[in-house]
Amino acid sequence: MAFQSELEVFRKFLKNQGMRYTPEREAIIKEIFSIHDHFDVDGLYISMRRKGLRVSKASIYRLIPLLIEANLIAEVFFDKGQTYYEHIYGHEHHCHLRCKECKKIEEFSDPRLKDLEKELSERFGYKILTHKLQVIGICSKCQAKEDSA
Amino acid sequence: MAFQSELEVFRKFLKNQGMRYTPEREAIIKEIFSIHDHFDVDGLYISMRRKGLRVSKASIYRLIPLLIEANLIAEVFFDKGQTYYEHIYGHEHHCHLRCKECKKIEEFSDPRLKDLEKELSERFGYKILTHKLQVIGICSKCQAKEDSA
DNA sequence: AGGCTTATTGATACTGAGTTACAATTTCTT
DNA sequence: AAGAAATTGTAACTCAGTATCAATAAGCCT
Ligand SMILES: [Zn+2]
Ligand SMILES: [Zn+2]
Ligand SMILES: [Zn+2]
Ligand SMILES: [Zn+2]
Repeated sequence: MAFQSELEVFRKFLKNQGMRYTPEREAIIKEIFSIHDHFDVDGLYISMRRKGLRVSKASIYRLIPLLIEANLIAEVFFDKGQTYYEHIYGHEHHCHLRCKECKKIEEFSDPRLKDLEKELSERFGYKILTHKLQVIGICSKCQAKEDSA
Repeated sequence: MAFQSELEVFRKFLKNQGMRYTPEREAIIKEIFSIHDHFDVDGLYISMRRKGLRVSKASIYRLIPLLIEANLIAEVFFDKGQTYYEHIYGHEHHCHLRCKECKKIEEFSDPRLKDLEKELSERFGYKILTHKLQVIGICSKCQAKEDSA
């Protein structure tokens, strides 16, 4: 099966659900898939406005659950009232190492988590869908700052 | 060193910080440590009211960051606008397997996560503080429901 | 024990993310 | 081209969490 673009995948998803493909949805998806980083609704809205793309925040809020349902994006973490997302379509699954002080993020993946998923599935009888591992620490720069303080 | 109760630990923490030990704080902590499960602010508040313990929600909200700072409790997850916490003082660190449908939670721990922490520490130069692993799946009961649907 | 300083409390007002209601508009099917 | 139904933007709303502030109380010092 040939690789399908995010837009194609989403069009099919919408059709399946009896939902409609609109210019607003297209604009938001294009914007999301042009940002190759973690993003939040407010940042997305602001960057769209700056480009003259006028969609309401309500439409963004309404679209996000659909993109999650369609496995195009996923929630990565929630910090201080902000929910952050990232693309997952076409990306290897990965986890996040975050600096508690400066909020810097490192991404990593580890095959042991797949093994663990398998074991949990057998042990508890769950069908495993995904996992989210956040490791929290202090980066080298922030450690240096702390030591000199 | 002998085992110290949560209250003792917290009294020392407060003293260290030049803060005061009040009946309200004591009541909240006792309530929290009598609940051996994940809890949220609203549930805590309601169960205290039912027992005739009158403290304001503001005091609960103000206390929680202190208990986290003192390593007595930790945030476990955030779901649909609710933040859930659990005791960590005197408990082994563990992670959570959650059913997406019915929200049931299984706890588990795995020594491989400690190894992973160590490797990440070396690879990225971080001082690792903790990790939070959430595995999301569908429990056997909910799988059965889905199949028959 | 009494007095003083300063932290804490509860009430209330506020903030900000996310949701909802609804009339106007647009998509999609036939 | 017409009509049913979904989607849009606006504005009102919800609700967790925070900030303000006057009244109160903890802890320290004598
Ligand atoms: Zn840092
Ligand atoms: Zn990421
Ligand atoms: Zn279930
Ligand atoms: Zn737990």
